[in-house]
Amino acid sequence: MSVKQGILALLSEGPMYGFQLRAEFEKRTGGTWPLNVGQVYTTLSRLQRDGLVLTAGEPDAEGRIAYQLTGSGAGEVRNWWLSPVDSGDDSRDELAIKLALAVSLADIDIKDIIQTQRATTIQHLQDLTRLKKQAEAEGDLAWQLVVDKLSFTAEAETRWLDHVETIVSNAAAKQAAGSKA
Amino acid sequence: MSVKQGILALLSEGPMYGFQLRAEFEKRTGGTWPLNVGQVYTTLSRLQRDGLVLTAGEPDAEGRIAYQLTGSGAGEVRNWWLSPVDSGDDSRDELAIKLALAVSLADIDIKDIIQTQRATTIQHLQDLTRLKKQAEAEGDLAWQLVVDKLSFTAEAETRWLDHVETIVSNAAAKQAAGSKA
DNA sequence: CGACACATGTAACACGTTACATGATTTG
DNA sequence: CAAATCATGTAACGTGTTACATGTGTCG
Repeated sequence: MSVKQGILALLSEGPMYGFQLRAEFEKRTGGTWPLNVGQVYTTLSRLQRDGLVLTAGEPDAEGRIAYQLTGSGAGEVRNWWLSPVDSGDDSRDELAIKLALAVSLADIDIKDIIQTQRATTIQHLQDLTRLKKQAEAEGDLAWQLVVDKLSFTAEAETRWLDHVETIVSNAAAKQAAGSKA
Repeated sequence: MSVKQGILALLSEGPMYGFQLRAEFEKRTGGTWPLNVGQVYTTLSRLQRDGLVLTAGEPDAEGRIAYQLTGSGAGEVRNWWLSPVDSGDDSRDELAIKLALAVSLADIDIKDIIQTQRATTIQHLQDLTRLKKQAEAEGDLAWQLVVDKLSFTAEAETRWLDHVETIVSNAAAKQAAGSKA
């Protein structure tokens, strides 16, 4: 969804061609998520099929083909800006599912999983901290925002992992007490 | 990815048939993400195609068809438990992209977007708090973990939104001062 | 010349997801 | 009997993603 919407949003500034769209998308989102050029073209052709964009005239002297929004395309963009992103009903959270399943399976060592996961997440967090400094030094606002979002999320993830560890320990203790009684 | 892995994980406890897999998946992940039965079958057939599962004998008297893990299937499961989920290089974060693009576009009112988004996220957070109580009351550990994860994430999101608001204001102020000087 | 960046595009695949078709069994 | 639940499955679509083919222009 984000690539599609991103391309539409960029085109709302004026016609652009494929390579340009990739460059702008990457630059304006801090380059955190590299975008395969091929995907720009697949996405553009799907958008054209759906009547959201169309080619803006003939290819120029260098063979570039500019695309522009149609009326419905512009509507889509307007709508995207107006409506909130519902991160919640988004896709399934793999880590949550993994640990939820883990607690339901007998032969799985949850503490191990949590430990491994925490190490990865903390490593990730440190990498992000480094990137954040770089983004600030370069004054790249977009990049900074993206990195901060990822940091906040990673932080929340580590806190959740600690939380899960506590809860699971308590549950185990309670169960032990129960079986004793 | 999570549905696929989830089904494999469930099958590591023993053979199961489609309906059962759906029921177990939903129960053990707190029922937060309803799973269309059709998807279980599509996923199973893809897993069978890839040699990760196979049918365990003939359909029983009620017409149920049990599936079980193959060797590679079991390997996949083992691997899933051993390797951490890399939430970071996961999919693109739509909200981050949206706001990163928003700051780069002239005719977009970022404060408006943030306000709308915050309202939605906070609403979401309140719904989760209600669910959390319910999960605790019912003693459903899995559900509780999932809800907590979503809460932590939503909380981080609101904090990030505040953060973005501050940063953007500062950047705007700095720019104004710059143009004055 | 040869390497590299620019530029467009297609084919193919993965995963998620839903709508639909089909039939058996249970239950009000 | 009619409706609901259990149960299996297929067809089709949406988005993301990559690998590949192809050609132009530039620069050391």
